Amino acid sequence: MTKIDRKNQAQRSAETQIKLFEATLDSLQEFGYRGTSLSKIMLKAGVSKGAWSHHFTSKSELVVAASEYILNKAIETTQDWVLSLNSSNLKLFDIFDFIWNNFYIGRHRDIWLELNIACRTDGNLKDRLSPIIAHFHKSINKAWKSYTTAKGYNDKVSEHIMILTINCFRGMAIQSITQNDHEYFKELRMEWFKIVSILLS
Amino acid sequence: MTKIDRKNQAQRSAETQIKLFEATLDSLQEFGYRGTSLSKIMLKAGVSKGAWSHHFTSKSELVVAASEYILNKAIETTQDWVLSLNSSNLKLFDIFDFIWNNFYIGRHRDIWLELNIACRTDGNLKDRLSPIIAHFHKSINKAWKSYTTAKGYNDKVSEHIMILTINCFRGMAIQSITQNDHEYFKELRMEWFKIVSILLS
DNA sequence: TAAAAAATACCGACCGTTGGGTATGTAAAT
DNA sequence: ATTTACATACCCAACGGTCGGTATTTTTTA
Repeated sequence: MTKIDRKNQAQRSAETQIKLFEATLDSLQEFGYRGTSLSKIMLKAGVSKGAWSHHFTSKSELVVAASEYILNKAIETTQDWVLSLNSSNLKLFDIFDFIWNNFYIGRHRDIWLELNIACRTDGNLKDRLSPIIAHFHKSINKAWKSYTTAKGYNDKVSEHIMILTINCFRGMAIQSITQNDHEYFKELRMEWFKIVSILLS
Repeated sequence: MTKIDRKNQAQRSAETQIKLFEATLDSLQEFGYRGTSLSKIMLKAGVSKGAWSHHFTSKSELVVAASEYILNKAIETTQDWVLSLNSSNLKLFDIFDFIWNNFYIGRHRDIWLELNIACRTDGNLKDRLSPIIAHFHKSINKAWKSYTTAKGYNDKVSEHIMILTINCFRGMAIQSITQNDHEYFKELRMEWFKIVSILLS
């Protein structure tokens, strides 16, 4: 009856590693960077400690790998979006919404904040993640540029606007922790949108 | 020779509590929120565990008290500054610099970030600190208003600008963790300053 | 091609350390 | 004499990490 699903070693490895990555990321979201322990990850992943030690040399190796995993997925998401969009009828607010909805709320926001703040007190993490975080920002910047060049906006001005926009979003992401008011932040983004419209016109 | 400095109980209590507060804040800066342990605090403070348990019922009580301590000092700093300034010849950039230099770099930035992010995964901390954090923001807002009203700017527009400014600063504070480029952020603040000047004129 | 050997994937008990918190006793002020 | 302030030794749970052993897949070989 029950089909024995034989898997080769590569599949087995990949599957348990993905399980460990997702469990680690869930734990980062639920308990924070320092609150994340191996036992909690093992429990979430439904995987034994032996499996972990077989694939990773230490806890921090797993956390770094899981972080790279989610950041690279974010970069892909952005790149796919850039490729799929039809620049001609794209609205400025759509870009803002894409960035906000994908990276500055929910799971991605939570994990992104945890990792960034953890970098301050964890030199190893910082060394490993800084390049990927930079890469992530570049991919967003690229998405923005594909818009502004299509519209023929001033390059330097629009780049500053992009950077300031991201910083505003980051700031709102932090504030939304202690002040979780969805509508308020939507209004704030609208106000920012109005200002940018004026500046670009 | 050596004068025995007799102290009353109130003085003794106050002194060790301040010692514990400062050590806790130093530890928050050095090791982060979750990386802060009682043993590290005791070591930094040069105080025994018995002294801690005499004054505080738990670790989190000490951390909350120390957080209230630094946030209240920040509120005072702002209020003192508002009282001392001569609105008539105050420059817009001075306000930005005051806010940035006092709260979004160095020790205050580090501790402020740690506490805000910790609030997400620590319900008790969040409940205790949210009102004080809100109070802190109000005190900054008040400083801003005392400027804009003196200059006769539009109330609603200038309030939005203030909020966006703070959010930008917050975002820059996070980014400066993984990208510690002092000059870059100064330029960015200058760009923002230019934009605000246009908007307020 | 089937059995044997080797390599890979995984399990769970164990170890030393550090965590927050407590309990008992001493020093100092009132 | 009594309350307040502080010190130290101790407790147990959780931590990251290790280790000897088992299950599964892959390679070798007869």
